[in-house]
Order: sequence, then structure tokens, then C-alpha cells
Amino acid sequence: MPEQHYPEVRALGLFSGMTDENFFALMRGAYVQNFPPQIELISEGEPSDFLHVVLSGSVDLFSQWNGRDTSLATVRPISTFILAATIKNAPYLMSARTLEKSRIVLIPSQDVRSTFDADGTFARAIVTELAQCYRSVIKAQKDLKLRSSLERLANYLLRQQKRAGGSAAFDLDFEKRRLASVLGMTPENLSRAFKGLQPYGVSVEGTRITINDQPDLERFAKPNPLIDDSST
Amino acid sequence: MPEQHYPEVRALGLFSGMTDENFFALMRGAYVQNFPPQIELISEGEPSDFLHVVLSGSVDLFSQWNGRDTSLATVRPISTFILAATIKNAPYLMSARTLEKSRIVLIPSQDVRSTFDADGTFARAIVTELAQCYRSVIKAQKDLKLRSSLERLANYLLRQQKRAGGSAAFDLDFEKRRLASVLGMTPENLSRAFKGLQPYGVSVEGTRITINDQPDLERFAKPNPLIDDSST
DNA sequence: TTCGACACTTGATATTTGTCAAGCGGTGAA
DNA sequence: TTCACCGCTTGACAAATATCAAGTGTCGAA
Repeated sequence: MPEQHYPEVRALGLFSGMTDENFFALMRGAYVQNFPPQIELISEGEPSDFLHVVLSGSVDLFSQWNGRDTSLATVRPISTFILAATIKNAPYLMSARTLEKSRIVLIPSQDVRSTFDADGTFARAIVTELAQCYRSVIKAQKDLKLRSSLERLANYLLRQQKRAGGSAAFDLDFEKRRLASVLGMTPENLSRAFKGLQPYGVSVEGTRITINDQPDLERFAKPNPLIDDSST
Repeated sequence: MPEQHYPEVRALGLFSGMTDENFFALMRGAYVQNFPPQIELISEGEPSDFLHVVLSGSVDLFSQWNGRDTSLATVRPISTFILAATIKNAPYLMSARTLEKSRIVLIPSQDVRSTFDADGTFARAIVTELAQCYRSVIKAQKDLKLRSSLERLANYLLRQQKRAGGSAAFDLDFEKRRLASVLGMTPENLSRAFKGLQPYGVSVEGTRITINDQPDLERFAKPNPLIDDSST
């Protein structure tokens, strides 16, 4: 892997604490690759040969069963995915595909596991990362089980607004069909859900969303830090 | 904590690899407590003061929002819960209540975190445990997003049957209202779902389930190791 | 033994969500 | 420029799921 990428990978919480020696050893076996959009990087069920780090672009994690499919998460720079499978040396539970042109680091899982055994600092960093991931999924689970689709959309918009800087108008960061899948509904229903939020001051123009009456939307959405805060 | 409980706690994957010294240090600050049924042990949003270990009985992890509530998991001996919150020193995302009379070890979270910083073996054990938990939630997420309630029930029965030893008849291990909540449906719909599985050879008598035609049920349920296997 | 609480069931009905088919509008290639 | 494609929307309809209101049966306490 070209050394020019070392700093950005090294800056990740996962790698920042470990010794230079172990970091370089990990990077020696790694390589960087550019992928065009819509490439399936991994398929669920396959053995987990590499830990992946997204340097640029974005990656969709999804899963299929019995002819249906659903998006479970989107990975944006700079972060890793399929860490749990790598650690457990177990098959991937999700498939991954690039959404756009993406640059991705591939670190052999075996190297990650041996470094993890040898470097306590690295092991602890992995714990922190995994705990974060775990809590994110729990939140998603609560979102799905406790809220209707309209409520999920409303809260998603509030989260996205905050992520985009907090101003009333902002852009969705991926296409609506995928948003629908992430939120656990059909594209048709997402369309209707947007209309259902009009009475609360939400207007939509293509991918541009405007929240005209934030307090009103929040009264409806009832956002909750134990579901909607990404940090805690 | 009385030393009589040391061996069963020590036998947990989480604690089995660490040094005696660190283990005893952890146990010194811990204590064992007996709880009657239906006691709320922790409430979501509270700071995570203790890592919990269930020695006997069972514990329901649930969450509430806007007047609704849902069961997310059941913890059975011998295992821990709210590990992620303990590690991250973050508020609980779920509440916990005893389902029956239960004996539970409480280990101060601060002790867990400092031992985790000091003992690489312990840190690695935590990683393994967390990765396991993470993958379980991902599977639950896929179950919920990819399957109808009837399919979820069918697969649940097949999993439960396997857990109970594989014979055609077995008992549900908790009451139906809670099963409904775990499966993400109402008790009324669970009743109807059981009827809906009759054509596939499922009969119900109280908590006793009989699967008369397993291949037929499996043809309907399409169980998938990437959703239904607890081990991988 | 009787009574009441409670979990479970059942039926009728309402709401939510999905499906199918059609149309609209933008984009990119010929 | 034209046209085919594709994502999005809309409407009509169907299916899944929830809600409400009885009813049934069991179990434990008085």
C-alpha cells in the first residue's frame, strides 16, 4: 500500500494508538484499490478475508433473503466495515457495494487478528469501535420496532438536518429508493410519507428538503437521544 | 462477593483467560444479589454503573418510546449484559427486568474499564464477546426487515426446536405476549400467526409446540444460517 | 369452593404498508 | 434533437398488521 495513504488511515481511532511497528506491519500487507460505482465488494456468506476501510466515496451494506433485499447501513469515509466478521473469522453477514467511485483499503483479516492478539492497545481500540457499532445497531433496532414509517422518516430528516449543519434546507445524501430501503419501506411509501410530513412543514424538491417549522416537526417526531444521537 | 460463585463466573469466556490477580480484583468489588420476578434492574438512559452477569433466572431487555415498548432480547445464564454501555461509559440503551427469580452479579463498570485497560487478554475476550453480540443484533435486524411476521414466527420455532434438543415437540420458553414483542408483533397477531402455521404442520397446546412436518415447515420458513444460526 | 385477575383467543374493524400499473420528468446516448 | 431509460410519483387496490371489544380458560387468593 502506498505510504501516501498512511496518515489518513492512521488517523482513525482504530489505528491511532498502536505502535508504529504494528501499524506498519498491518499496512505492509494491505493494499488500496479504486472501485467504480455499483461494484459488489463482498457478498454475505463469504469468508471474511479483509477488513475494509473506506477512504473516499461511500459503501452500502445490504442483505438479501428469499428474493427480498434491504439496506442496513451506509459507510462513509473515513471508517471501517465488517470488523466483527474479521475478528470472529466468521462469514460476512452483509454484502457491500460501492455507491459511487470509492477508494478502499483492504487489510488481510489474518493480519488484523494477529495484530489484535499481539497489541493490547489495538485490541482496546477495536473494543471501542465495536461497542460503538453495537450501539448503533441497537438504536436502529429500536427505531424499527418502536416507530411507524412516518415517524422514522421524520426522525431521519431531523438527524440528517443536524448532520448537514443544522440549517432549514439541506440535501438528502442518497437516492430515495435507498433511503426507503434503509428506513424499511418501499419507495412508493416513502413518497407518500414525504407528503404525510407536509402538514408538519416539510417540503421536498428533488433531493432538497426544507424544514419550515422545526419545532412542529419535532413535536411530531419526538426525537430521542437513545435512538437518534449517533455519538452516545 | 462470596467465593462460591467464582467458578461459574470464571467459566465465562469473558473471564476465563485473564490472570487470577485481575480476576480476583474484579470480583472483590463485585457483589451477588437475588432479585424477585418483574424487578426493573436498570432503566434506559441511566449511567452504566455495573456490568451484569446472570447466574440463574432470566432477564428481559426492553425499550420504550412514546408510550410503546418492545422486547429486544432475553438474557439467560450464564452470560453478561450491557457490556457495550459499560465499556463506552455511556448510558444504557435498554432497560432490563427479571422475568423470574434471578441471581445476578454486579461488577462496577469502572473496575471493568480499568481491568480492560490493564489486561490485554481481558480486552481480547471482550472483543470476542462484543463481536458476537453485534452479529446477533445484525441477524435480528435482518429477520425484522426481510421477513413477514409469519416467517419470523416459523423461523423462531425452528430455532427454538433446535435449542430444545431437536425433537418434534417442545415448550416455548417464555410467555406468548413477550414472544410477540420479541418478534415485533402484537399478541393478537401472534395467535393468528400460530393458526397460519397450522397448514404447515404446527400445532399448539398452551406453551407446547409440535412440529408435525418439519420439512414442510422448513420449506415455508426458509431458515438461513446468516440469520438463524446463533453460533456463527 | 368461589371469585377475580390475567393471559390468551377470536371476530369485527381500522390503519398501515405493500403491490401493480400507469404516467411524469430528467438525463444521457445515438 | 430525439428517444429510451430510469427514478420518482400517483392512484387503485390488496395484503399485512394493529386495534378494539368480547369471550374463554386457568390459576391463585380469599
